[in-house]
Amino acid sequence: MSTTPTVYDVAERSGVSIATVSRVYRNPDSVRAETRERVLTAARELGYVPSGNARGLASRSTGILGLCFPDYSDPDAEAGEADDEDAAMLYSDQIIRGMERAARRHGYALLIAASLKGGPESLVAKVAGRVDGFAVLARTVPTEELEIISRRQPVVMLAGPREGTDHLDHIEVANFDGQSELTRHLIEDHGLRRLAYIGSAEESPDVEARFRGYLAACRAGGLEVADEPDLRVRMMTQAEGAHALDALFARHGAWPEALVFANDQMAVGALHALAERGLRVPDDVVVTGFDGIPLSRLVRPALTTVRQPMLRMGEEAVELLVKRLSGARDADPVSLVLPVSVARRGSCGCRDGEGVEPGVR
Amino acid sequence: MSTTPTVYDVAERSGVSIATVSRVYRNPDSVRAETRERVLTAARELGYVPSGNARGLASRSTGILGLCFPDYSDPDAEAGEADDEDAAMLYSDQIIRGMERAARRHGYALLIAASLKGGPESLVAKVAGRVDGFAVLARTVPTEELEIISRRQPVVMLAGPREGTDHLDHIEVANFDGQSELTRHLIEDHGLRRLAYIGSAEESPDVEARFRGYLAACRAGGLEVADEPDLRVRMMTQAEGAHALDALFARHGAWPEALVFANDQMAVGALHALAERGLRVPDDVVVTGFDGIPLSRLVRPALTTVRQPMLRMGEEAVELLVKRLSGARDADPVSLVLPVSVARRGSCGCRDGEGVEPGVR
DNA sequence: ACCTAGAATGAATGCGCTTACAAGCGCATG
DNA sequence: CATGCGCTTGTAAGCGCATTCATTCTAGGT
Repeated sequence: MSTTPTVYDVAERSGVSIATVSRVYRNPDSVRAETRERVLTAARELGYVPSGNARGLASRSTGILGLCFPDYSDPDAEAGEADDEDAAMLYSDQIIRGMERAARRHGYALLIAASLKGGPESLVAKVAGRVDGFAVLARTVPTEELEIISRRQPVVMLAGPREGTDHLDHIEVANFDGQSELTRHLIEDHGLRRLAYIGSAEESPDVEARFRGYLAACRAGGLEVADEPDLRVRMMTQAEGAHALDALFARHGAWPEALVFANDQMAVGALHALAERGLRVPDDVVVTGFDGIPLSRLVRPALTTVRQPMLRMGEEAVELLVKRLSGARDADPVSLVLPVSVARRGSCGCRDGEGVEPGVR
Repeated sequence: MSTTPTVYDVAERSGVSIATVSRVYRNPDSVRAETRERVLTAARELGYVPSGNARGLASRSTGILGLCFPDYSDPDAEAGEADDEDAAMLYSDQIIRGMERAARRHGYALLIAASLKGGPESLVAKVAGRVDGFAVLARTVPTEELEIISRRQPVVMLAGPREGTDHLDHIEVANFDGQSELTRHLIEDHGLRRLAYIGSAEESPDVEARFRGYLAACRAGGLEVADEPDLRVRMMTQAEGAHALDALFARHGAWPEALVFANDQMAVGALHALAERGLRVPDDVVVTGFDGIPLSRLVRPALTTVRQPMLRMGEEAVELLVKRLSGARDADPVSLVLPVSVARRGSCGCRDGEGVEPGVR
């Protein structure tokens, strides 16, 4: 419709200069009460809304924190429009929640952007140019690029350990410990000997660390294992998890006693596929995941997995960013390691339910 | 560290004018390939990242869609830091998911901001000034204010019917139909006669519509009911739901056969509280909710409720915004009504589980 | 009444980019 | 050889606000 009103319009209408209008919003106390009211009234009448862009440009800050993540979504799920009801949260959703919560506390808004087919450049550039600082999930964008950006604004990398000399802040979880503890549980407590690990070690440093944890536990338990996963995958999605079964079977011609997946999504996909084949979990084969997404508790049997404090990761990311933004700009890079915990549930043969559900059981 | 590079720096380094640098990013084809490479190289060497603010200011668009919502979070939940594992999605989380998904498809990023104690003005102003268009959950901000803003940018209101003459786009769900169908189910299929409705009709138009649906079904079933809810609440949180039990009991001195809550959060809170009192659901009392948040299926017994297509609401919101942004700016206001479905689960006495869970049961 | 320290306001500038508009260029046309 | 056209690139004028500095106003102080 009509052109959107600006400070100039408000200034004219209230008979002051644009500087005063600006002050009314930025620093109300520096303007005489009477003048202030006059300005606010004019603004209201005009329907004035300050331009965030102009403000940001002039003041060099936006009051926004960002989050970039890769496209985790399951292609299948995308296809089926009816999955509304089944909408379980993914990894990234939890982090969004955590960041949003913490950002709100600090008066920041949150800008979230997931990469699509479009080159990663465009993604980060888009976000980086619009926020005061941001977090990135591993593998969303090359580290070098982040290095460059982090020279001018805080960047924290989620779920990756520091690689050699990078100057980024990192937040990761105890991948090694978690996976090795879970594996130990399978071996010692359930007496399983023939395990198979499914996941790609190159996928991310996290998955790499998990696999090393698995290896360590296997060896500690006296099992002989190869130096690399029994199966590598590309995507770590449900579809891939289901597909993994075929691949495994084709290769070995028999089922191992336990399928140790590098994340929950794949494990859930496998659960599906096993049910279709008429195989019982955990009786015929044990399945475990990693992450502790809510869906892991919804499936039957509930998935034994390693819970990451995903919400907290998001919160810590924001805390870190805020800290950098308020002073500690070039303090040494931080590398946080958050603890994980093994959730022993039905899919490994432990009793189901953990007492956290409300209501009578 | 050093001052962040700008177009000027890139232009100088690559021996072109700033206009050309700009073109390289905005309209690559209009620049000779050789020149383009030169510019991109210089940009890379300098670590140049275009300023979203400046771009937005100059081009009057941001490539960002926004979402504003009120503070839905449960105070209790906030307090207990250990609820990570229990992190169930709330209403707003689902909408975020939907919007993010759709926004990504259209090449937009999503800015999310929840109101805090800070006046609502600041909230909407902050968002409105930074996005091309945005969605608002009901009751986040007064409608008049939105009216004003919607004169210059698309605004869609989620979960509220159009009020008289407002010019906003609306997306709502079939609140009336859903609640009345659920109520009918309790009366006809389960033979219940003494029901109680808990929820505030002023809370929002949605809740108002739900209550009317409840009334209609009660009357159709030959029950006599008062013209207003048996209990009004302020917050619709879990705490409030638990508290509602006391209030109800204090007032009537006895339990009704069924507690019909206006949303899931309260119903879950009630489930907790009933368990603490040693009352069995559904044997001693039936409980129902509304929304169909994932948590509703996690509790024991699973909650009978009315499922809203929350994910889809978010998606539709984005579609509407995008449509407005690409042409149909002053088409007539749209008012979408999305269908709901009743989920009959354990808390009303129907068998639990609905066949949607993967894996063997 | 006169002077002065503050407080309140205005004028002017720049933030980094987009985008008409114009200018320069090589080349086919008449 | 003058003309005109398409393709590239440069020039310059903002976009709407924050902020510095200068200016005016106000309230004490003497």
